[in-house]
Amino acid sequence: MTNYDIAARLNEIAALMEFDGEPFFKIKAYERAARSLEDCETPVRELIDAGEVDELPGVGKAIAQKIVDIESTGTCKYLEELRAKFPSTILELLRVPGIGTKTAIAMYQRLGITGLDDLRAAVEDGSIAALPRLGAKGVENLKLALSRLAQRTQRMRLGDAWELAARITAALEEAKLAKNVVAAGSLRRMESTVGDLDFICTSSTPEKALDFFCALHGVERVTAKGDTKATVWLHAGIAADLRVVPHRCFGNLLQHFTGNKDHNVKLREYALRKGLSVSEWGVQTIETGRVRTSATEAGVYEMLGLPFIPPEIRLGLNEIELARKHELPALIEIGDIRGDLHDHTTWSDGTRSIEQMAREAARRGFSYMSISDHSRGRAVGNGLSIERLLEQIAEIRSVATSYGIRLLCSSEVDIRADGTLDFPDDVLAQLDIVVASIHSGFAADKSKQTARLLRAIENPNVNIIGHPTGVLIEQRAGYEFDADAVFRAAAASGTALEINSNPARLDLSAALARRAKELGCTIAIDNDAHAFEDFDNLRFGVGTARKAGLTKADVLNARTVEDVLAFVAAKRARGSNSQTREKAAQSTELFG
DNA sequence: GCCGTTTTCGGCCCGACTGTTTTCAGTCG
Repeated sequence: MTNYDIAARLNEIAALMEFDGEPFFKIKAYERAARSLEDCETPVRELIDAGEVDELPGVGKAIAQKIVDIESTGTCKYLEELRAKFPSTILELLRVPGIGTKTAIAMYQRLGITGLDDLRAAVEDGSIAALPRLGAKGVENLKLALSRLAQRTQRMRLGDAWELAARITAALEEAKLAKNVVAAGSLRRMESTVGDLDFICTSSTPEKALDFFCALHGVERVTAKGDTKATVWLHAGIAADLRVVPHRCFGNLLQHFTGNKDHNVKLREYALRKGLSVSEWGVQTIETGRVRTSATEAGVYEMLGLPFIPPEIRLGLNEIELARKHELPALIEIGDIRGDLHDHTTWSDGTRSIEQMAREAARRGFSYMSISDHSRGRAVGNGLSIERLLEQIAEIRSVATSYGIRLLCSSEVDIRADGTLDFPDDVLAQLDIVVASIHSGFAADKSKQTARLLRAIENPNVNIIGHPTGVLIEQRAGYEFDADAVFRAAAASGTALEINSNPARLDLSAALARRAKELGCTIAIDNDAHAFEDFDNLRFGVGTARKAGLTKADVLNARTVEDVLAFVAAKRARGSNSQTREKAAQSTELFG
């Protein structure tokens, strides 16, 4: 079982415990353990084998034993006991916004509602009105929530959310009713998908700002509206919050609404141990009752004796501990990126010529870029034959520094099903740098896919593995492979792994990139640009890298072009020792 | 059930908004 599967079982235990009336904090312990498992990149099986399960934060002896049982059998005694007490569909009720455990229990006990079907029927025939504390308005909200559940939309990709948020921010600022409008929440933390948009602002006329927000073009329905906060549902299929505060506590609010939840909980627990109580309104010294506010977020952390913690790594992992010890990594910044190592042109499926892409990249401040069009196996992407590739190499060499930028010859070469590459080694060896990617054969099983990637990595001419997992966010799961084995091989061989900045990919994910760094890998943050506007995606790639805790030193294209070429040369030199004969035999076969 | 830069016991983040109440429980983030 995956960590995620096991976490799901722990969450099920927690939910059923609530129905069963177990003590609040006992339930919270199971939820916390589940989150801890979701955050853990090491497969639980390995932790079990090493006897380290109870070293996970929030996991003690009792929960550790249940994790061991669930890992091996898919369930545990306690979970089965709880399941036996309630209808199997009872937890469905909690998926309806507005229904929590208390309401669900009342529905079950008083009306015999055991799941969503029963609930729909009870709303339909009006029998739901017999529920205490449920009036006409409540029934109306239930109906709406149920209909929305049926057409439930997925989470929104970071790139789409970014554009939507930018439009709303601009509208609020243009209306001059609010200042300091910032999109906080998961967007600011650069999560690959966001569940809602959280705007905050300061205003001398909060009521007018909230009215304006609720009447924005694009608002389908106002869900909640008070003196300082409003929630709306947008036609785009996502909820948006606006929170207004006085300028003096803007920093407190921004910190609060940037989250994530685990980070805030841990920060507040940490503060309590220092006798301080943190909320969005300020930091209170408990003994004296004195509340201090801050207009800046850094000021809030300073009050707690901590350096500023960048939003991307506010994950509730170990960042507060690192901050306390002044050991936070100096995260990579957009300005650190010197070049781009994965871009396309009209030679394959790009929309611009080599010259156009080069001038645009130069305009954006890159000092080098590699032209990495598709290889011949990608007929759909107008992949290059060997002849066309050689022709392209000649053209690039002739204009190598003519457009205000150093151009490198490259290819995004297909990794075939057996792990061999779409171009022979002697052709690849003529390139300055090579990206190798999987574009087909996603269904192969885990061991085959792992072997496929390992074979590509072992090739001395492969320098970067492009979009290593093949995931398309909210659309397609990536192929399965043994990430640790692949990362270890990449680190050992001097092969970089890509963070693809396209918001549909963001591949590697932050969690996997974090693991790759732990195992010693070098990362390339690539635009994979097919058009000018794709260069804007770099913010998402860098955001993902920051989320993974990467520094400048971890990133290949934060280095000078000389150092990038040295990275390539080092692998080729290692490979030539072991593979000289094989290569010689190959070229004889092809050209001899 | 878990945990400790005061603690192996006594805590466990904090506040806004809704709907239904005559002062608050429930839900959400």
